[in-house]
Amino acid sequence: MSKAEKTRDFIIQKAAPIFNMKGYAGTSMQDVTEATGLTKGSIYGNFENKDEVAVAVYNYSISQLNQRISDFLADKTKPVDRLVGIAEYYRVNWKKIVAKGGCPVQNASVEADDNHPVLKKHVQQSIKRWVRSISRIIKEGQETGEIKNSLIAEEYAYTIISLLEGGIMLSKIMNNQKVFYSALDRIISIIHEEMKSGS
Amino acid sequence: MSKAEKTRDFIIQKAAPIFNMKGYAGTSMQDVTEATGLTKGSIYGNFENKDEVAVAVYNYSISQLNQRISDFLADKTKPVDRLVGIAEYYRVNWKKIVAKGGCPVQNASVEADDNHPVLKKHVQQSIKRWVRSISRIIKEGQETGEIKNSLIAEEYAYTIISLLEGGIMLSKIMNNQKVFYSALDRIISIIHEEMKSGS
DNA sequence: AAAATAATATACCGTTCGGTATATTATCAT
DNA sequence: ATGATAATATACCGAACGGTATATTATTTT
Repeated sequence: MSKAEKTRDFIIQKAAPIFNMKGYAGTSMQDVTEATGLTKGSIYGNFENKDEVAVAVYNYSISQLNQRISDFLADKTKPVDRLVGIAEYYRVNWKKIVAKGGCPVQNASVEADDNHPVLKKHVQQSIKRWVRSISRIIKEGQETGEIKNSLIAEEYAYTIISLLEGGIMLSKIMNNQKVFYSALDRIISIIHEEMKSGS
Repeated sequence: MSKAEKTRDFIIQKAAPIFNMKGYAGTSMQDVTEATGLTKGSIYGNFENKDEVAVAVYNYSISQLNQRISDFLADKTKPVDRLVGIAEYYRVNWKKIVAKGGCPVQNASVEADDNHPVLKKHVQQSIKRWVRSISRIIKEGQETGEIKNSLIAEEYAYTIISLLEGGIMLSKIMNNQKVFYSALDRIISIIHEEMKSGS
């Protein structure tokens, strides 16, 4: 790992929470220099422009999130437990998520949608992967007979994410943990009362 | 209505879709002058600063949305029909909502949360009013016996809004109407299969 | 250790930002 | 119609913006 690669990673790590809190348009390159203690020359020696920083930061934030969830689910093998585990991850980490500016998918999604086609593509890809990973768990459960065969995996994946994201948005702006927990309870009840075989 | 008041309203109307699409930080005062055909002198003669424009624009967007939903529900009297009607309003207007940059509550919420305390206050108020109006319909249904007495009105109001907002976010970024309709179907099934008395 | 190269700092560019003082024009009361 | 006043246009401010050319410093290769 060369010096520049290390610096690049360092910049991404320091810039990530800033972009997530202040948004793309709201974050200046000076914000990045101040957060890293580096100079513009150094930043622009490692990134072409602000866009490239934003995209790198987004992908980093997503990979971090994936890693954390993956770790949280590591000891859970049964599909239903893994699905419930996703909700539980968010329950345990609500405070941290709020403190870091909320869900990066949501933040980037809302801002990039009409404004930043490049970032938008990355957001779309990350959501596709997210949907696929949840769908895979559901399909696995269907194969083992744990989950009803009749239901469409992708549809349920989207519903779970909708509840997560809507819940994060509302609970964050209202500073109300209960609202989020209620959304999580809804997800879990969908899993237990609707998805599980024989329910 | 004085000339200035008319101009002020005109500015708000022209600026509203811009702020909703590009966000607060992403919208410049020059954007506003270009959209209105007016000059900076005129804008700043009617508004103290950019913040005041943003807040006025947000409140205008919300009042517009409230009016439209209220009109849509005008012929519906029964609480259950009114609740379902909210979802149906969004179903009918999905395309328009997307074309206008999505839900102003969501856009302002995500951006203002960590950055603009003044706008944040207004977003919070508008959500409170939204929750209250849905809760009132639920409570009315509980009084008439149409809706189960056991359920907590406010909790269900938040769940409905979570599904709406999460669905808007996902369907907009993925350019996928089905995802949103699926969220709306979920809302309606909660009303019919879970909230309605005797279900 | 010295030379070559890679990485970072310095100092600056033109542009756009939010905002304002003032001149000009339109409106309104008399 | 005219004088007073309200509203809009013009022209500009300093600061912050994204970005860059170049000098300086680390690092690496020999």
